[in-house]
Amino acid sequence: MAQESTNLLQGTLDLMILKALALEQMHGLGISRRIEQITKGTFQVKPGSLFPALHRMEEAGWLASSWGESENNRKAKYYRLTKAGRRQLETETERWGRISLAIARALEAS
Amino acid sequence: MAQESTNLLQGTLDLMILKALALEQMHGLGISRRIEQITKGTFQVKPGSLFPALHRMEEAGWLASSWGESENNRKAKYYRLTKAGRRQLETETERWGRISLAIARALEAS
DNA sequence: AGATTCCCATCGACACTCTATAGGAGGGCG
DNA sequence: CGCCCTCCTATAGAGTGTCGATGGGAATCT
Repeated sequence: MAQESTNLLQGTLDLMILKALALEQMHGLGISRRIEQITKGTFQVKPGSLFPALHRMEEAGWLASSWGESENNRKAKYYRLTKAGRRQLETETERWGRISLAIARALEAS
Repeated sequence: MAQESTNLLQGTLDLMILKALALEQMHGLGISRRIEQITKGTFQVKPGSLFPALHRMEEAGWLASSWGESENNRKAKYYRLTKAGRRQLETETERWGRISLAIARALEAS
């Protein structure tokens, strides 16, 4: 209760991750923080949701990863978009547009 | 593949059902058709998704039902919103507004 | 050394949607 | 009357995805 705003919509997490990685590669927790930032705190992605999603998306060929060093000198796995990932970002962005438009129309109907 | 547009987002079905019943009571298949109509075909709710949702929502106290006759002389169970259901509609509408705004902002960010 | 922070990872529970399947009941038709 | 089609409700089984809890390694600080 009083959790305010966790609980993502199904399929939305993928879109947020893809978008977070559109500009630059990032490591897991960085992605999480970035999503929280660009949604102004509306979405808080917990590790238990994030990492399974990252693995799934890498498996799907949308992301590629490599180990590196974080800005705090910690070992970190950096993820970046593949070409397929960029296509997927476009696809899902467009899908989101269709869906949100449909719902908006449904809600404004008398 | 090529399914175009089924697959609702988690939590969205409830909102669509509540909205469909906002004006008048309807029976199950009528709700399904109405949702398809007000979303201009973007969402197609199959019976296997609809009925479990209706039962769950009635259990939650948002809907009430009674048997009657459909416009085609068939036995049909009519659902209507309870007061709690109307409150829930407001709550979920507002929740949707927050979420869709957050995602829209996230997507338009450079 | 101990505590804290940063980072990755997995597991079990839980919720929701889909596909497929089933069956009763009314209406049309030969 | 017997058959088939449509309307309407319903359930079971599978798949998927998110969450909460938990754990552990490594760098930094005190």
